[in-house]
Amino acid sequence: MNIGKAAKLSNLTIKTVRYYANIGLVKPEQNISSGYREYTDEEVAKLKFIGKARKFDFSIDECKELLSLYEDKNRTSKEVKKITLEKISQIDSKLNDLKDLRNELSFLASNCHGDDKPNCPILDELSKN
Amino acid sequence: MNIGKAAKLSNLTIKTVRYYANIGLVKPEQNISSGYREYTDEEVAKLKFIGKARKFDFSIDECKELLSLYEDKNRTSKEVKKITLEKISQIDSKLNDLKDLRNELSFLASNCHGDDKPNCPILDELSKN
DNA sequence: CTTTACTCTACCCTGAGGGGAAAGTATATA
DNA sequence: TATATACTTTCCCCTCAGGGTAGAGTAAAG
Repeated sequence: MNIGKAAKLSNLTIKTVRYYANIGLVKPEQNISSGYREYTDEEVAKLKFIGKARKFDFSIDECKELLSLYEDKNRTSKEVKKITLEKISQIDSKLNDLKDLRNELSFLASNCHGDDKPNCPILDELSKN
Repeated sequence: MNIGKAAKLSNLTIKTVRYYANIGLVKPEQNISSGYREYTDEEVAKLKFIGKARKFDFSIDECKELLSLYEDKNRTSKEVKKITLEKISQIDSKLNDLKDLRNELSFLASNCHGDDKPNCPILDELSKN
């Protein structure tokens, strides 16, 4: 099938699918005379796989790794779990940073009257040495 | 003072300070004969202000807005609080997304034995239609 | 045969700078 | 004074994961 159908079936944009072909992530055959990319069902399955992994916040490089594990029938579940646990700990540290940030900002906001006077503890904090 | 000292005092890199000059965020005078940027204490204060705001996850555009409020002695605290509350709600929605993601991933990981066998619920989930 | 739909490559754009080259300027030392 | 070292300048390419558009070619439908 052509790229439009492959994109539709995998719920990705054509741009994204073409990008994955260019970086060698999912590289379909190209029709010699027309130059059109021709996707197989298996390649569409890989595109779907990548789409899901991307939603789980895996980077393209991590997707590449997961994809090669997915294709390797002899891989161990240990390898996959390791990548997943690393991703979870990345998410945890981002969560902590964001929580700290939220606390500081909401502390500032709660101290600010938010009225028509110029006095503003938020700007005061940002101006502090 | 020159850019090196300004960068040091504001805890920013020279690249960053130069970038802020280029985009017109903090634009110092430039010595005509040498071409060197010459920073005043007030400009360094602005750089510090921006550095803090950036740590609070404000974008460059938001910093620009905050900076103009900071410079406007007639601004109301209402305006500043509004921006801050918007930022907090942005952070909240990012927090929710990340929490959902974490839950799904940790559910997958907990169902994966992580042993030397190829069977892996994580890849199964990613391959699902 | 023409219109419409689809696809191709090639180029520039995003945010917030980082890295490095080549050249000019300022300061410290011999 | 000459040189060595430190500092600064502009310019260009790079990041990440594609998005947008242009111009041209191809396929399918009427």
